[in-house]
Amino acid sequence: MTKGQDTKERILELAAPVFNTKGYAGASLADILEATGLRKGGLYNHFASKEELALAAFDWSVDQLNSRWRTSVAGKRHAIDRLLAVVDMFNDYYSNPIVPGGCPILNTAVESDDTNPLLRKRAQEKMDRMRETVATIMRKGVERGEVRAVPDFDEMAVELIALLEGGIMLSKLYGDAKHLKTAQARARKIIQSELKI
Amino acid sequence: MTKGQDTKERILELAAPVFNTKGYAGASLADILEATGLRKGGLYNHFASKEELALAAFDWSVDQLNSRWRTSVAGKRHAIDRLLAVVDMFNDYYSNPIVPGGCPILNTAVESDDTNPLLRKRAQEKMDRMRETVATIMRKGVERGEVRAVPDFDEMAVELIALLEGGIMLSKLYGDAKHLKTAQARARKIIQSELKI
DNA sequence: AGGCTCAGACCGACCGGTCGGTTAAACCGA
DNA sequence: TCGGTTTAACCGACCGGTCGGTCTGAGCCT
Repeated sequence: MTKGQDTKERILELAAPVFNTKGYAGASLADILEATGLRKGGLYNHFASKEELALAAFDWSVDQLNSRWRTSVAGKRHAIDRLLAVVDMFNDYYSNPIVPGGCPILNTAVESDDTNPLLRKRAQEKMDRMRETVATIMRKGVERGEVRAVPDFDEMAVELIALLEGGIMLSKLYGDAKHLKTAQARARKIIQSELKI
Repeated sequence: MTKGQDTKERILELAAPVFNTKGYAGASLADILEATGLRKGGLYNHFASKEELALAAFDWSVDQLNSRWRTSVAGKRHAIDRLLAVVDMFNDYYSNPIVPGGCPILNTAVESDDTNPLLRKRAQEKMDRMRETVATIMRKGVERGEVRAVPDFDEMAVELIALLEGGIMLSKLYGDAKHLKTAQARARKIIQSELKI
């Protein structure tokens, strides 16, 4: 890794929390410069525009969550355990975040849906992947006889994700983990009562 | 109503959609002026600052939703019908909004939780009221023998709201009502199976 | 190993434009 | 004519972005 690549990585690591807490419109170049310690010229040597930086920072944030997600689920073999591990993962979005500011997909979705097509499309792609990952765990679980078949696994995944993302929103709004915990408990209940054999 | 009060009301009506779609940081004074047709002086005659205007516009948005909510629920006598009417109300946030841009409480909560204490507090208050309204319908339903008792009505309200707000977020992200409908179906299922006598 | 070279990394000054906000004068209906 | 309302001009600060130039360290030649 050259020094340039290293700096680029460092910029993303320091800029991602700024974008995730303040939003794309709310985060100014001055905020990014303060966080990274660079000057404008130094920053623009690595990224062509604020938007390009924001997109890269968003990708970086989601990558961080994905890798933590992957290691967390990796240990579990049974599909039900894997689903419950996903539910537990949502703790991290609030209590132990790699990227402060809550779920980057939620934040980016809410901010960009009426304003920034590029960010919105990126958020759609990440959400697609999240939904697909959850639905795939269920489908493979059915193949292995670990999960009961339901009419539509994609809809089931949407229900769980909507519930948990809503829980994150509420807990961030109040600064209290209890609402997220309530949502998680409901998610576990759905998994136990409708998917467990 | 004096001309001034009338203008103030008109400003709120025209500014609220701008704030709700672009967000507080994303909406500039120029955007507001374009929407209202006023010049800066005309606007600042009625509001002392952008923040004061944003707070008033947020209140206005929530008031609109509350009044529609009230009329929608008013016709129903049975607590279960009232809860189902609340679930149906969420259609309007996406398909038939008075205030374009989705749920103002969701939008404001997500944007302001790390940045704007005043807006955040306001969003908390509105969300408090929403939770309390839902929980009260349930509690009164129990008194009338229309609703089964559950361990915690506040938690039940949080679960339903998290689910539906998450559904709005997903439908707005994809520009497709189906995810909200999925969340609504799950909400109805919970009401029917756990609260209906 | 020592010296030279040069691409890549970074800085600091600067650009035009827009930000939120102020003010005095003009407008206008009661 | 009088008071509330609105306009037009203006403010300093900050916005995202550009650019010329300096610094530095890895690679190469001897």
